[in-house]
Amino acid sequence: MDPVMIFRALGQPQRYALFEDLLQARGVSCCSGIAAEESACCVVDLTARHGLAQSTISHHLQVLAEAGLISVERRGTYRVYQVNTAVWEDFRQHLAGMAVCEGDGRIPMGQAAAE
Amino acid sequence: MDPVMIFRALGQPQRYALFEDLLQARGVSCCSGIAAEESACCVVDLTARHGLAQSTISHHLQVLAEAGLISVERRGTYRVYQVNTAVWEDFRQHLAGMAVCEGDGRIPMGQAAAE
DNA sequence: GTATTATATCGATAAACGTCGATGAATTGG
DNA sequence: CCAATTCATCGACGTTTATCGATATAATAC
Repeated sequence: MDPVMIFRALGQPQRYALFEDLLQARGVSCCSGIAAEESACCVVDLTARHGLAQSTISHHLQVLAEAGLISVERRGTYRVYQVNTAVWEDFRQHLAGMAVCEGDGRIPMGQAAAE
Repeated sequence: MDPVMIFRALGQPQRYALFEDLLQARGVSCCSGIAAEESACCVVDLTARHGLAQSTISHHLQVLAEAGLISVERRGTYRVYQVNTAVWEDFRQHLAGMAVCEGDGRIPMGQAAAE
């Protein structure tokens, strides 16, 4: 899990939109191999919804996949893309640990000016 | 607070390092105008610690500032950079709301295969 | 005032990126 | 085996980016 790669992958409007789409993609796929309960898409879905060439969609998906954010799976002629929830969770956990160190002008917790 | 701009700003190794540095910069500044309890840096600090030209540091700081992640303040000849904790908090809060929609193959909470 | 220091801004350059159309590979259906 | 479909990959193009050195601006110190 490389945080910088994840930041980079989502730091591009179209890729961010693709990722958001995959998060909310329950029951919207045209692909017969994807169940209605799944939040997943094939490339045809994403190409139809985002105004980009199919090759561009594929490229962005690859960047998201290289960052570990999504996974791919073959089903017949389709390829099913899904958010990799484990990595996404790890990433958010990592961010939770990124905070301003104590002592930045405020009183550290639990020792209010006692000294 | 534009999430994509924040992702983009942190999706570059040197900028990510600068931001991390600013988070952990308590008591490390060479700048006399920065108190030891502050987590803040002037450009001289950052230029000394990261192997980049001063102009490059300034440029990266501007990108971080445009994303809202850091704020600048003049103190004498120095310029004091600090993490904007409100924006950073907002951003992490925003991410907390980005989750896979329910129904992605798992049983929704609290109705385990009943029905 | 001049000199010094800190930092922003400018101009240039090489590398990376986003996008497309065209082509190729893999699967399914006749 | 042939046709159709899905999708990745390739090659090209223009744009953006990361970086630097040089210069400009602004505050302080003398």
